[in-house]
Amino acid sequence: MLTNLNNAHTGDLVEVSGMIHNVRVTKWGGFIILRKSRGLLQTVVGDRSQFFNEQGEPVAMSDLCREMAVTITGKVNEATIKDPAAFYNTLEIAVDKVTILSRPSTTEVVDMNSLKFGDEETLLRYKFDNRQVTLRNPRDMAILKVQSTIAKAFADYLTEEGFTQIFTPKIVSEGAEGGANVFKMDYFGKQVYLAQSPQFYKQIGVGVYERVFEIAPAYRAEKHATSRHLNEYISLDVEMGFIKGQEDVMNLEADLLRSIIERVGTVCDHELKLLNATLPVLPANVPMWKLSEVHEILFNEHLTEDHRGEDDLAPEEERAICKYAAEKFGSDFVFVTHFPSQHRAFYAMDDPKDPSLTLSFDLLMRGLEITSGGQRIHREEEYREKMTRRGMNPDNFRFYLDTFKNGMPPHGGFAIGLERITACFLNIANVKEASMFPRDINRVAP
RNA sequence: GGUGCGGUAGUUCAGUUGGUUUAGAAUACCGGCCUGUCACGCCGUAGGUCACGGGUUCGAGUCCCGUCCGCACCGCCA
Repeated sequence: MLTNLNNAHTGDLVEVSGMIHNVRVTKWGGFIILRKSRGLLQTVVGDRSQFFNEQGEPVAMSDLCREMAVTITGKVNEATIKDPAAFYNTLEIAVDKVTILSRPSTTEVVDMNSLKFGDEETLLRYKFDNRQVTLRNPRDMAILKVQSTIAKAFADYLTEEGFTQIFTPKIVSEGAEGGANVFKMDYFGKQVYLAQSPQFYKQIGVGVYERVFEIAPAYRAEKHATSRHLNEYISLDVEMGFIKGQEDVMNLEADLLRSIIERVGTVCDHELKLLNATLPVLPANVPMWKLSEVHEILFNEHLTEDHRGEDDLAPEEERAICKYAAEKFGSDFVFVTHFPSQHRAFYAMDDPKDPSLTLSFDLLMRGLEITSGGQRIHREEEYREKMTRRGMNPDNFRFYLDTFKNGMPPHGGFAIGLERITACFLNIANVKEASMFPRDINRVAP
């Protein structure tokens, strides 16, 4: 069976299998639109076409319906297909034979063809209630194909750069922040948690492999209901040793993203066109401001309310500074650095020039925070001192602190939210649409 | 947790100031037609406990209260 059908096969007799996405009947025959892994393939029914059911008995074309699994043999012809969902848009198959392999048990299959996208917010419920089928919509397929490509490009680039992929536990005894927004669960009578971040383990990984990354779920028990939050999301985590400062981490992330953008541009051309998406612009010098500078710029330029003195960016500011960076510097990305110490996790290294600030950064893209990162503390005593200052009991983190007790290089890292970066690449309003099966406060199925 | 908007055929929506026999349209499904369509088109059939519960009224899809659910925004975060 062919897996790579292209115009080099013009004139050949080929066999292709797929699901019937649509059937258009005319008096002279019609069209069977097959759905393949990357999109649609048009086949043309004519006088010579024959149809067979699962038992090999001849049947009529009118027996065909949507979501049947079929194998079609026929000749490849050149054609111009206008449907943007057609992955094979320069060829079609003149049908000799259609064999039904399997059929749905109802003709009223879930309608995934007439789904709307973009601002049509109210249909999200229907889409997610029937996600197992609505995923077959070519545009949903395209979103997750781009996501898959992002994850692959992430792993490939980092592997090239000497990083080792690690796999860390998601059942943990203590949350990374020691905070309240973790899911609790019973573990043979003992209370444990779902990991909200692989932070501890990826730092441990640096002591082993110098440079590590992980692609894995993270869990947040926050009762938020926004278009940018999930209670289970895929975290693209990076941690690297022997850094001279957090700039090394930021530069690596910029290079990594450049590589991902390039890969998506070449591999997912069809998906980008179908979704009408424009890839983000990442200039050689990404705009970079301290948090306090962002507050000042936005206030002085009269772009937002006065947020000076606040210890984080308001969502309004995230959108405004990104707009500002796009207009003034032609960048879809903005680094924001030096967040106040009390606002960041205990493992963030304080700025020696101003201990009230940390050597930490966020990366914003098109108005949304897609990354948090920074340099970490690498000496045990510093951890103990900072944890005690915060009212945390260092003894609860013994396995973690033992890592530093036994020696660790200066290091830092970051994490990218996979659903967020996918949604930002594709200008999708709600990150849930960039999740195969989103988990939110009211949804754990399908 | 807070604020706002919403819940009407399988789906997406319209439904005027509370009042017209049977609550409409598009789409999907089913039947028929169509010489190349591409969200194909045309004709027809069928499809509804107007989210649920209570209230006001001669009369409620429409007004009021409660509950449940959805979306957006905020706090928070990736």
